[in-house]
Amino acid sequence: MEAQRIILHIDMNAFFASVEQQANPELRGKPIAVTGAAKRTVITTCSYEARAFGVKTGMNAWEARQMCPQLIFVVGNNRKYTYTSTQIINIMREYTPMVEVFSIDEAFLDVTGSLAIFGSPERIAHLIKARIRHQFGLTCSIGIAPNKLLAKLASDMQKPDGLTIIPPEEVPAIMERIPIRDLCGIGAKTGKQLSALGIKTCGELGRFPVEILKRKFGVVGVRLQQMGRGIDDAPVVPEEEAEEVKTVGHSTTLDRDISDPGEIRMYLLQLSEMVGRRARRYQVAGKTVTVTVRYPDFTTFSRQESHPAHTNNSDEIYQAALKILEGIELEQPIRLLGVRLSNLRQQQEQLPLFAQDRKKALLASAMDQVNNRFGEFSVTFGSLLGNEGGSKVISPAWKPEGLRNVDVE
DNA sequence: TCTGGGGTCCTAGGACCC
DNA sequence: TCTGGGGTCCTAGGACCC
Repeated sequence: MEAQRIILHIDMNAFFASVEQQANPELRGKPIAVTGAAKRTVITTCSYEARAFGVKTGMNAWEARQMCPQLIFVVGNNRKYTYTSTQIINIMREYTPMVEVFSIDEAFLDVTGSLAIFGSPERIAHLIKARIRHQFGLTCSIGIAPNKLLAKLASDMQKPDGLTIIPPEEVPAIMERIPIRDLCGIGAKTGKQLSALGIKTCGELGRFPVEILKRKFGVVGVRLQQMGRGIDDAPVVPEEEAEEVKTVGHSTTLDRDISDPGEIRMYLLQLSEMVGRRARRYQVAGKTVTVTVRYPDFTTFSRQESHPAHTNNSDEIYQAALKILEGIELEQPIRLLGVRLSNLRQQQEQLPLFAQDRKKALLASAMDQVNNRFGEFSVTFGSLLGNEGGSKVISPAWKPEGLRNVDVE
């Protein structure tokens, strides 16, 4: 029998928008939307005041303005968000070393071992909430449950500024009424397939014959049934135990669709340079280069090529990407272009001593973690062109609500 | 003044080797 | 002397997450 764990999921409320409202009092209490700087951008986060008008993450500016004419648009500033995120994670680490940073505004904490010091999990949650509120003026929603799946479910139940507990003994009763789509891991497609089987709630999913689920979903079928029952054995993985990054890539939706080969090559060069720079910073090198293309009609595809030798040299990445691109017979102008490096390995063997130091540094601060994962998106795209370019904004929550594309079946 | 960008994991078919 | 079969790598695409 496995020991009972106590997991917290902490989800910052409207994170980017709230940070902006804190930084600028004039924005407080008003409907605001954080977007990227590029021409073709979408809303990455909006304030609760904006949500009241129906404004949602993923909408383009035009759509959002239709719903809320007085909406205030703010171009996102990633440095600000990663800085705040880093400090918030450091607060969490004062209550347990078992902190898994799930995204820039979400984290899982395993507080099982912290209860002897801090008391109940509710107390830990209240302490963290109070710290975040006092230091940053920000609110968060916290879920407390026996595993990550349920903790995440719980944190979603009350927003903003919520605290929801799912005690182990209440799991079956709660799962009975939860819609399957509320679970992290069941998206639009899987949800649709499950409802076609007559499954709407987690309770129904948990009772469904596993053989049928296996036949339809493969290995995932077994996992789905467990999810329906609220079972999840996945551990909270702190940074120092996390696996190395597996791919490094950049892509960009261009300000306008382009066909000119010279112009396409120029963007490909920029993207290759950005990928190479980041791979070198991570001290990884890859064997496989992937080029992604999106046409104006949103048809998206990729072509990849592997090489015998690993590289993180920008020019070699570019040459590989160019060769792939030249093998593609373009049928339309290009809307989006992407370059990705995969099949990575650590490029430079680090001395054990140095590795130890690095480990210590990682434990001491969350800075590396947040920066490594989210901190470099402020790279100015277009630097090689000499224009100011639009910096990319990381999305804390990209959940397209209304599917605009009609499924052709 | 239509629809971003960063990832992970899984599948399925084919090449190739033993 | 009649199509074995496992393992690994590669490619392309898709689902899902933030």
